[in-house]
Amino acid sequence: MTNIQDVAKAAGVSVATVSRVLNDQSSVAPATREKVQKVIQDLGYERNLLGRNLRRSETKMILVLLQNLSNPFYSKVVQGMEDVGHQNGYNVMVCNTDLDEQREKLYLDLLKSKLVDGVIFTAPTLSGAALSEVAKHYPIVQCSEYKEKAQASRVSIDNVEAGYCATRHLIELGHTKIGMISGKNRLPSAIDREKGYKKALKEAGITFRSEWIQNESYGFQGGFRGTKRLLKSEVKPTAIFAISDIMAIGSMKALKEEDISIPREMAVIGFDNTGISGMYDPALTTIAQPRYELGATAMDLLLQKIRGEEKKIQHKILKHELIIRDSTTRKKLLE
Amino acid sequence: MTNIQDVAKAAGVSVATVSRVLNDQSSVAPATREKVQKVIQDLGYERNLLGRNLRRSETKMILVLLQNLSNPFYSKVVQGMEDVGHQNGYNVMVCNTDLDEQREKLYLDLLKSKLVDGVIFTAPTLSGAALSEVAKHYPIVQCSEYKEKAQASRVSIDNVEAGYCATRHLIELGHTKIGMISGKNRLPSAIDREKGYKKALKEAGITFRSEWIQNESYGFQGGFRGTKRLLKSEVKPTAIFAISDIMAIGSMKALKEEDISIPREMAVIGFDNTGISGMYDPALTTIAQPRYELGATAMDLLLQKIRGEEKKIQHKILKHELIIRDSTTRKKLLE
DNA sequence: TTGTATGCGTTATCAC
DNA sequence: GTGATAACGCATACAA
Repeated sequence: MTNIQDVAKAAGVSVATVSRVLNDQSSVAPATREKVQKVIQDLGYERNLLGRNLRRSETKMILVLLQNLSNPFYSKVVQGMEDVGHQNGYNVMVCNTDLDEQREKLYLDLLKSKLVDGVIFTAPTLSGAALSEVAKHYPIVQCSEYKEKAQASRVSIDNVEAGYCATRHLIELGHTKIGMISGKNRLPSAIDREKGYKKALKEAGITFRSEWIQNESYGFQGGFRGTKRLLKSEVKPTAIFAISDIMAIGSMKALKEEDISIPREMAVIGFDNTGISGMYDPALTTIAQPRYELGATAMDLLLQKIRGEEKKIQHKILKHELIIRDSTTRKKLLE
Repeated sequence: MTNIQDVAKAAGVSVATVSRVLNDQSSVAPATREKVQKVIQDLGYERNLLGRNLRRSETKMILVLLQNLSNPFYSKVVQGMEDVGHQNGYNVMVCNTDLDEQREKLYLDLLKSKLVDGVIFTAPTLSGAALSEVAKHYPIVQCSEYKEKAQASRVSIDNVEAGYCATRHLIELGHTKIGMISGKNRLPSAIDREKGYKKALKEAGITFRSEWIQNESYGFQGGFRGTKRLLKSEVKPTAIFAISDIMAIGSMKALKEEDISIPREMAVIGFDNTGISGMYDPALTTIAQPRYELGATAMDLLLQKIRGEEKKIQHKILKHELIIRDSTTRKKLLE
């Protein structure tokens, strides 16, 4: 493997000069620069970033921790992170944690051992205290999911408000018996959306029944199972609020299996406005999050932290939006 | 930041000894080991991997290049890669290329500059020649998608055979006018599946019509648009083969919009057996790929290459499987 | 504008 | 079993 020394020797200059050419510094005579560049070309030299990283003590790499690659919600979020990262000369790498604390810690070691310059958490399994401890020494940001008590910057929507908004939509359509399919892993977003759901019920004078909330695994199967159980409620709902689109679709699948008409006999609302929501039949009413902006903002906060521009903790709240489609109100019938 | 020297000083030993403790070498007296470990604990020392990586000239990191995070096909593939990687002490990082050659080259620089030990391509945009050149000097493997001419190991299914299998299924159901929604980015898998499709037609004595193949963007919208065009064919198909599940679902959405009954008036078959295929209504007939094994095998090949165990190029072909559901043949009616 | 020399933090090769 | 020391490849302060 040819290194900077070889180049220097071949070009008849010092390694310092080669380094200057490599880093595009101005203080190199045009003739020298050209000569060095030719040698680099001829030798097929590729600079070894391990050396540079050690010397500079930075890697220009950002690690994004996802609970799961297959969650379609995150693709656009990551895109936002990547765009902002790349604009600033950072590479973005994505790793799966599967909500496994052990794995999360393993990846966190990449930060502690200086292999990445910063980490964005999208679904922390570490405790708030543990996160705070990490945040004291290293640049981290929480995106979309977060630990309330973690002393670290974060960006998300207002999940209480969003849960309220979804439930309110159902209530305004005349529903008074409303089920909810939430997450059994108790992520903070799920808990907050439940709060919003209960708030809307209370405000409308509806007495909450615990059988109306089914905690399930994220994904199609969770929505499917939760709905089957909801259908066995003592007081059977006429509407279902699922905390993700794919859970909502699992829910609708279960309803179809029972020959329950959507939305006539059961209205369904999801969350995230992922690609499938407009494609299902019936098209799914859902709450949209500004996914790209969530990612872009998170990366922005992180880079500020890395550069040391911003010391204090920031909490950014972005706006959500209700997207009304056929699964709660059949437009064709109204027209 | 405390380093190995600080630890050595505080423990009253040499850096060599600390390093031995860190790397779990046997030739350290139990008492010394304990003493050093206590100091490490007390000082909260974290070993800086930049130094180690430079010294060892390896990073134990593998880069996986995806065309797109949101493609649900890859989540299980990556899981296979991660599992095998982790078992062997390697971290797996995933990056998006968006089929952008510039970005792919940028990420490839991570390999050339020794920041990662190997790369797995899942959708190469580089030419076969360029890939061959890279493969000469660095460990790379192609997974699922590949360039025919690249002199590099690869693992995939037999896409010609899979395309044949899908089409054959439709023919056996009595269809003679069969449309195909393929990819406009001309990935090799798409081209091969088209070959299989044409082979099946020919074998059945059906004359292929060019209007029957619609090249579209990957994704829901592509399937939707392609189907709308297929419906305007001079000789309108009674069955559609889409090269991905999400294209097939976009296709079914378009059919529903036109009030065309599935599968009675139009049968639809997809590809990949992703989660949504069983959840849609009607449930989608599709070709399943052994996704986890594809990933696991690819990582296995790559690690062999990195270790220098296996010099010659390997082409592994894994088995696909036809999953019959309601979108091609309504079981309820048959029973 | 260029060269010399030092150090980034670690591992590994010698000695002892 | 342990210590001294030389790399690994690069960037940079300082000198020229």
